[in-house]
Amino acid sequence: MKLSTRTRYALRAMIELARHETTRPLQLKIIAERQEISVKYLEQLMAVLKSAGLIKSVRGSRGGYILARAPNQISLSDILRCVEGPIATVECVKDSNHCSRAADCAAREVWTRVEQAIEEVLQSITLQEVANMASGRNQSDYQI
Amino acid sequence: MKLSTRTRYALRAMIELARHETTRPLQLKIIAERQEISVKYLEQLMAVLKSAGLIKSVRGSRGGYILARAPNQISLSDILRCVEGPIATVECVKDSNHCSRAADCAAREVWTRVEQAIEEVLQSITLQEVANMASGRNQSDYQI
DNA sequence: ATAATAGCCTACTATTGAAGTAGGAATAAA
DNA sequence: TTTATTCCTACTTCAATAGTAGGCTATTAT
Repeated sequence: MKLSTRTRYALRAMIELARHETTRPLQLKIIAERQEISVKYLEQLMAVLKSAGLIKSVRGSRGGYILARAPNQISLSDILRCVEGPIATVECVKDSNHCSRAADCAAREVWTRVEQAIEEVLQSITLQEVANMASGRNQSDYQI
Repeated sequence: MKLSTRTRYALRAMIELARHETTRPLQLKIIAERQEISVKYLEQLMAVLKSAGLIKSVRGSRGGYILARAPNQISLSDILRCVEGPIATVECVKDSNHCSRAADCAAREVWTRVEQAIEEVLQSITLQEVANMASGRNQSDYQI
């Protein structure tokens, strides 16, 4: 029940992008530096976020990344789902014909309920809110 | 974000115990058989459940396990916490002085919220409810 | 043009934790 | 005393996470 660094890093990278409200893309290198994440590792995560349609990239010199949608149009659930995979607490919640035991079915019902509850929370929180949460820093910090 | 078999097995074992409403203990062997869990593996899980005070054991011949409390006094949270460890979505939620970055603190705040939401759901569901959920089986099934 | 800057792609490695196995000691009932 | 059961500890296997590495490709600045 612990989140992987993938997810944590991804969120932190997204927060950086959300706070970088300019028309110019933000370089991976900078994100990695600020968040103390391995550049090469973050590269891979950004690829996932990109293919999920959450961010866009600009190649070449002065390139970088920008959010594909407004921060208030991106939920925690969006981020989690693409990096962490489906929020399946248990296999059989997705695979219907998985269990053959009565007690297990009770379990299945429970996990489904739990999963839905988690999903609801994650969907209710937007990147916008997150970015505004701890506002110890303002955007002008990183005018290049 | 996927639950381990530890947790799933533990819940299933607890369901068995909850349904076995007699004064007599239920043998691990039987639980393992019904739930198709490795006896040796389940042994270890039961040890954890026991040291967490959720179940009691009776040693020796005709021994076995019984719930330490009434099923309606045991929550999913109780079971999860002892088998899966704390429901800490992220390390720094527990360790206060862990992050030194602003964006990270925003993340921390989010994960705390998510964690609390999950915790609420888990606490709201009792073993009693779970045991009654899929009632394809009744207790008399296993009168020895 | 060319150099520099950045993202893109793919493969490899190390570490960790989950999942399961194994064997025997301790305990209690028959 | 035999049998049934929990208890304890150590080992093994497997898969996923986390991270490293190196070269390729696209774009901008000079």
